Amino acid sequence: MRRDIFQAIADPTRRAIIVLIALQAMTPNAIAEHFDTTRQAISKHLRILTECELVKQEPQGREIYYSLEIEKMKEIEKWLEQFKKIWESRFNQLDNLLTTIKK
Amino acid sequence: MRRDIFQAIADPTRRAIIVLIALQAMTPNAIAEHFDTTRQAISKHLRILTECELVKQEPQGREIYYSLEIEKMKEIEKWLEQFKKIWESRFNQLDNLLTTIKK
DNA sequence: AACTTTGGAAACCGGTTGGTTGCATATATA
DNA sequence: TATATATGCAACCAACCGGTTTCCAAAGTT
Repeated sequence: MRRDIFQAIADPTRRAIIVLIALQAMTPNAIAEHFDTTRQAISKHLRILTECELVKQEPQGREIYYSLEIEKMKEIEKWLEQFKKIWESRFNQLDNLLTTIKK
Repeated sequence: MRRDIFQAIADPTRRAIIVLIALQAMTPNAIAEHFDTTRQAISKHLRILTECELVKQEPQGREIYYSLEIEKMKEIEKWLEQFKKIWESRFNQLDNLLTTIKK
């Protein structure tokens, strides 16, 4: 039951759902139409995405609109930052090397 | 057996390994010392990381040094970019709104 | 009130995962 | 050459995952 965002985006169907609802909220049925699977399977994916707060629900009559919690996506970005520092510094090292050779 | 980078980083132990070897190459034994698990378990994680080319090996005598393929990490960054556009544009929308209110 | 639509929950199933234990191989070292 | 060290691989196992089928509840529609 331990959900975290990295486990949530590990599944390709869930990543596709995230992309799908990033720009506009959608109902489970509407989402399921985009995949070759049952509505119930999509419902399970939505539950996992909801559990780790990547997705929020907005009930509207008997329909429920799901949309992306875009702020939560920044957690991935945050984890990546430590590596960005490394690859940027490697660029700098390469840059320094090239400057030295030039001289 | 289909490995992809998102599945690779889904496991917390593997994420910790990635961080550990990001700055300096390490042998499986040295890596295993940092975790409360067997060397063989770490070996399996390293195999998965190697399979999806997140990690590269450098044999040196009877030891094998593992280090991070930092370029591969950019694939995650690449996938995140589509959302970065969204959260930046939301910032802009908020910005526009604030400007309008100010007027 | 009876029917339809929307969506969640439970039970089940086969495949995968992460771990352990035991073994094999290759490289040092005595 | 015999021994110790470093590592990978195979077999096994309990837990988990993603999917299906079945069922139930709530909200519209007739």
